Amino acid sequence: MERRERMADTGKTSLTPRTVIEAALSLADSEGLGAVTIRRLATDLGVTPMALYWHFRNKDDLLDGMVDRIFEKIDPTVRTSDPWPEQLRTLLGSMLDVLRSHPSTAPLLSTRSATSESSLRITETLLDILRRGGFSPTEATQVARHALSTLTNLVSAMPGSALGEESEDAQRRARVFLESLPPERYPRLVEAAVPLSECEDPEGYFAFGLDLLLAGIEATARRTG
Amino acid sequence: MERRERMADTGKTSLTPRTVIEAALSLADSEGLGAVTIRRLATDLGVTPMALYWHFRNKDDLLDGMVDRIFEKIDPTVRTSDPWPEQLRTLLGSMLDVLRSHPSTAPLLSTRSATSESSLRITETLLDILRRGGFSPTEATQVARHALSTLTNLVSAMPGSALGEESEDAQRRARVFLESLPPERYPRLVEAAVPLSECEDPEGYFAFGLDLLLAGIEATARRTG
DNA sequence: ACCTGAACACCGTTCAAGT
DNA sequence: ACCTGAACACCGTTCAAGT
Repeated sequence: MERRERMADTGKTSLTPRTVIEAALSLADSEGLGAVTIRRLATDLGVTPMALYWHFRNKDDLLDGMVDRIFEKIDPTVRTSDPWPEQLRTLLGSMLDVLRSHPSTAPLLSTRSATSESSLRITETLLDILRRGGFSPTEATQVARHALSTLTNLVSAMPGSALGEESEDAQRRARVFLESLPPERYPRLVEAAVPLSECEDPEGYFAFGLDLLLAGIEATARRTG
Repeated sequence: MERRERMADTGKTSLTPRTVIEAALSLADSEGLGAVTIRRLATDLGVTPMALYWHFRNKDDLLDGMVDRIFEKIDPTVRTSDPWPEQLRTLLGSMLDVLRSHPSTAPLLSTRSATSESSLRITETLLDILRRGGFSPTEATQVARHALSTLTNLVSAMPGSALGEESEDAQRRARVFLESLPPERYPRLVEAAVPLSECEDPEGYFAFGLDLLLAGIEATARRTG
């Protein structure tokens, strides 16, 4: 109470894990994951770097917090009356939506193993759908991991996902390089110069990636189930 | 010549891009990618950090060199008389073999776009197989990217791929945590506690992962082709 | 051509101290 | 309880200088 009034007076929010994590996420969104640094974050929050160590054990702990926060944003709802492949598509689609809203944090998701309420909830649902699809616990685990890593890679490997306009420059240089390759030696690279260096249709890109992933899971389910 | 004799005398190899890259790879293999640092590498090579800047523009350039070197180790041979899915399995299998021999460098492969002779060769072959499978240039590009990222993720996300014995400790802690979860809320997580925290059968793990990937590609090919 | 020395602008983190 | 100051051991990189 007192605290909140003081905040209103000064216009400054006092530090909480939540505010730090939100700041870290928006910093990652605007300037990339590389900009998320204890010292830079402290500057943005108008505080000393060491202040953050009161709220987080270390940087790793903070990154885990970011992952947890992202999992919180995922809608875990699936229609249990739907057939399992449809439920899987719904859930993976929800995950992809959130990842696309924080593209530069995508690498964190497949690297770190989250233990928060919301992340456990998502993984539980994912595993449950796969188990009902006929996969063993071991298989379901591996399929779930594969699905998550595919989604994160889809987001972070999309040509043009890099920040800034230097990215466009890099894209153009890549295209020129590929187009200048000897076509008798590298016919496939030359003909794919454009799709290799830029993403013309993001919606199509993500739809195709998701379909490809689901096709593999369903085909494998029919084989093992 | 003179140079080589001098090297024989002192027992010291003079610095070349190649020796630096080999040192970087073996350092990554033994102590992880995080240990690959300009300064550490210089120490290992008995040289000053700035010496490396004569051979590489910057650290990024060196990492690109590592990626190129890894691509060189991949056997690009496929039997053109085989049906395309078989050729694809052969090529992806060769890639997986090499990635497994340098597990900690796997993240580099899917992140960086290599431009060396050998990496272009592999990508060209991969695209060619997929084009013959009925994919459009845009689709083939996306499938190729998906395949590469799946392989690298398979290697680096394998439970127990982390270096050192602290890794085993972390695995044990993860298992205990999952097993202690309330089974009425998280039945799937509890039953999959073991496969989620360790890899009991690496060969089976990689075989299943590769099958899953190939199943998706083949099913999608039938759909679009 | 190839390497060194000194310096700069960054990191994450610890530990004692302030309020 | 929450934050600061000073310090430590690291980074990558530039630039002038040595041989």
